[in-house]
Amino acid sequence: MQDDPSHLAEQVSAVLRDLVLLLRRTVAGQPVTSQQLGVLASLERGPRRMTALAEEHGVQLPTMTVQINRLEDAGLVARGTAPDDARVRTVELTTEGRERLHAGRQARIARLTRELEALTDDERSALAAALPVLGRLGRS
Amino acid sequence: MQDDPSHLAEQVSAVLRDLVLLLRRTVAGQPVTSQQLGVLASLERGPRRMTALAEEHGVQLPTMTVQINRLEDAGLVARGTAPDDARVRTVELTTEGRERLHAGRQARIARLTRELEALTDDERSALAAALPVLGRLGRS
DNA sequence: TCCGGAATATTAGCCAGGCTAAGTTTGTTC
DNA sequence: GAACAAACTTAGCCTGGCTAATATTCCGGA
Repeated sequence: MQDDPSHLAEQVSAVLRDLVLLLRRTVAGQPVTSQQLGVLASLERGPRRMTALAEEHGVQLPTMTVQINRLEDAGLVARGTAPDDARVRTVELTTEGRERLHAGRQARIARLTRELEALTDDERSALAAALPVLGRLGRS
Repeated sequence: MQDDPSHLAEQVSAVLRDLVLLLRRTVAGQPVTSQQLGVLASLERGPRRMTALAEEHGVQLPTMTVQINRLEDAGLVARGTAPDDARVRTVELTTEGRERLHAGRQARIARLTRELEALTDDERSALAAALPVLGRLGRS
């Protein structure tokens, strides 16, 4: 019954606000911000060009440029060039970048794990069932 | 099975990133930002003092002060004083603030509704079942 | 009574992370 | 080879966080 789209939308809207708080808590005080962590994660599977990174993160190119500038200054990524097209810049993880990625991911997971342990089994099941849907909703 | 806390945490972590995209899309190009909408929503049930607002939104007091400054400049809220304690400032919705709140909420819901309509009934059910859990997770 | 500490709020100054507009360099096409 | 397109960067602006440094006001005790 109460899962018709518009009614559901109100609830999603409310919950979205709460999740922002969760995200803030999860990220607060870490050396790598969640956006940076996201970019590093994208690079884990190999080098990317700027345009690809920007698209992947739903962000304009200049925004990604600045982001990468910071990561490069911090020594976590390195810029390169594409052999066939001198206009494109590639970005790849440095060794330190890879380490930071893993550490950051670890910290984040640990934090979330602690919060999830406070839930009941049923609640966790409900959550697990809904995650794929939420993912699709976010990416669509 | 796969709903033990730490495994679940990884998935929540990934989905959280996707939801940021959803949030950006939902909010993009609207006259009132989601934070502002949130503050206006808090005020819907009546006047609040600054401290209460800040706590309610998980934010430091100065952050809320700036937020309220902007809303006041825009004519959406009005500051007042508490009769019994001259230190506290109260904040309440103006008529225009109330209108903007409703309009903003409307637009937001409409946007989300459209996205939710693309899901199957089962997916919506799973989502509906998980929402309370997500809410608790966010607020805990 | 009045003085010092606590509570409430604001201002100032910093940073991350979005955006658009404008500029540079390289590639492509006619 | 000139003009257009594509990829990226730079510059400048905004929101929205934060901490530290002020007011102000309240309250409790000497």
